[in-house]
Amino acid sequence: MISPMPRSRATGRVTLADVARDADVSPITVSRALRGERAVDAVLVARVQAAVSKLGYVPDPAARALASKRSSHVAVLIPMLSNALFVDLLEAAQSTLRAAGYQTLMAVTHYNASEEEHLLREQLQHRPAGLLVTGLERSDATRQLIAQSGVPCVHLMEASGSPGVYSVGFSQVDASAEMTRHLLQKGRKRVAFAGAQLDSRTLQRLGGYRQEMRKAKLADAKLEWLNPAPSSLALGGQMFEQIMGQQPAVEAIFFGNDDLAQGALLAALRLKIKVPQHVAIAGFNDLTGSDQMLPPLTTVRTPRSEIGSAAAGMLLRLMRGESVDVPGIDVGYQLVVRGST
Amino acid sequence: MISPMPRSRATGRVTLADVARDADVSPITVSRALRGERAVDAVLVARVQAAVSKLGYVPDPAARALASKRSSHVAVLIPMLSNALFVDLLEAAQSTLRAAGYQTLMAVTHYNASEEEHLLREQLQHRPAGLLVTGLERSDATRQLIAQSGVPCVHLMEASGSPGVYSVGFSQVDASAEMTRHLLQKGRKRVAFAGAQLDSRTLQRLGGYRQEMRKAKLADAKLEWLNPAPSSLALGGQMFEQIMGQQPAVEAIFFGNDDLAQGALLAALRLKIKVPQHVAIAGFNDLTGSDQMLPPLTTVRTPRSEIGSAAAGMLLRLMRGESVDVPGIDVGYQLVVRGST
DNA sequence: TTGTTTTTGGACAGCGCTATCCTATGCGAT
DNA sequence: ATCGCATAGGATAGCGCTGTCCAAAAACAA
Repeated sequence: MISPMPRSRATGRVTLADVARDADVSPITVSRALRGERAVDAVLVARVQAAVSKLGYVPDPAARALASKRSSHVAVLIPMLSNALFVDLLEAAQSTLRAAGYQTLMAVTHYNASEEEHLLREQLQHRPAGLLVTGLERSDATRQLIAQSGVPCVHLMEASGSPGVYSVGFSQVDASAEMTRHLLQKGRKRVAFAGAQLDSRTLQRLGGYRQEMRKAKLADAKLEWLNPAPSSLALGGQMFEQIMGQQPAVEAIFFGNDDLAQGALLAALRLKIKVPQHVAIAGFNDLTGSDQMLPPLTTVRTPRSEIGSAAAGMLLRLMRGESVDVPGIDVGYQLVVRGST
Repeated sequence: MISPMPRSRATGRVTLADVARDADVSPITVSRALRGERAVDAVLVARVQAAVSKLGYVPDPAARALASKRSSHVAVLIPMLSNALFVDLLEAAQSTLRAAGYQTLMAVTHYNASEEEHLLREQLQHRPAGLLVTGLERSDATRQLIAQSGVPCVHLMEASGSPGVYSVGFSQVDASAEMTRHLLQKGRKRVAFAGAQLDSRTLQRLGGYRQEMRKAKLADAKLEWLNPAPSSLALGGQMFEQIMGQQPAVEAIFFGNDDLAQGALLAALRLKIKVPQHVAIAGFNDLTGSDQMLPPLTTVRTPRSEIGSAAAGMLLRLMRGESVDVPGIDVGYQLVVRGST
């Protein structure tokens, strides 16, 4: 019995050659027709496409990568999965990339510059077609690795000024400044800032806060509370207790991330400290649950999903070699005022 | 000028052949020495390893995949990233796999059987070396795809009984039954169960609850509250209000996931319903923040990270063709009694 | 007509690795 | 010695695709 469909001998997998035979063209023509590389006669393209769907042909990514020295992988470097922020980013980017036929290779840097460099080196050995990294701050070695690799790269979460640097995000400084102004406008004078993790974004938020406090002539180093430990509900509670213990006159606390602020709100309930009457509390990022708190948390909504998909979209253009007119997309942010202030 | 290190002409990449030349053996010997395939003389292995580190050789995964018809990728299918449970699973599995030289390809099924099938089909085209899937329940088509592909597969989060099915998890039914017994032992008679998402694990938890309620002769269909919407803090609050409105005599509510229970605790604060005095509340999974709630949430701690790494470890053995003596690992669970009951 | 440029199909030669077969050597059993 | 039989190195031939060059045809200009 003769097989009704031509198959490559060994594997049973349908190959380019099978399609070529069926469409009565050369393999290279099939390759070109499928990739849209160079011009191929419309009639031949149609024949090829018919053969492809008839045989159920699927290109082999490994063969493709070997021959072209470019894989269909995109490496995504994010600092941490325990922060919902990055999970949202990852999911949005991943779904956009997948729709375009790219596979996402996720790597977690744990906010560690040398781990980032190591992971990047590892990922680059797989010849990724593109790179998505979080933030703009990284070691010189890492920066150089990216540049030398020639792999298109888009930076997430921050709006870049530098030319030649592609980024999608918003101004952490502006957002933080706006929140600080909001607290000041509510008549609070002793406004504290509490940040954890102390990554570059948290420090920028601190910068925005400082800027407004100085403008209002209310700046005071004793109002800045910084803790390098990872951001978490428990830490937020701890920091809140500490601040209220050492600075009982504080009128508002601006937390650098919502999980800290949520922890603070729970601690306030525990300590029977009235929010916002006694002290106003604000967060950043509008994470899940912030609207459910008691009182609901005032925060800055940051469009993570939008950033993820926009960055993936920009990367797709870069990977295709298309030009990107605006290298830095600013997606903005939104002050969300709720009961806690 | 002559390059001090032999390199393959075109790419500048150090290849197997370069290593072979340097170590004065044939390429195939290098390949075997590096993979530990077949026996290679210890002296040659040493020479090869010296050459590898001298030249900084890194195998090309694409070439490897093409020649061997097996990639270094592991596909991980999880239902949703918005549930911290799966993020923990993913991170643990990913770090174990990465350490062994495998890349993780994550795919999100959104609890949708046909999406799962589609994603799996897509992933299998990349010839993954292994497969990690969540739960045991899936469509026949998906099950068949897995079986036919011949790709080793480990199931996460549930302890399997079936032979030939590899899994790492625990008994959802037992854990749920134990929590129900705990609530009954606290003297509560009208114990409600509230579940969302209604995936297979939630339904098993419902099963465990029912079993104990029947044993105690307290079963009552009106005490079961099921909502197919995704689990979230907001939904938990809603369900709590609904239950308290329609069943004011309820003495305890066992929520199928911690985020629901957390939302319920917040709603109770809002409604000034005393927990646990008026109604006891329990959750499942011991997610972040459950210990921070007011009162702290009684829940079942499920060892997600342990499941992720154990499953990855088992998969590694399967991918290497080693035997796995115990196909189903039960990592257990732990009842965590806190203030809410 | 001739010459020049553009367009489009195909032949060919790998990309860097491994599966498969083959050969040489060493060892114990007959 | 002679025959296996196990052990270990190597030659060869691809895996399935694409980059590069070449040639034929078509389009255009002089």
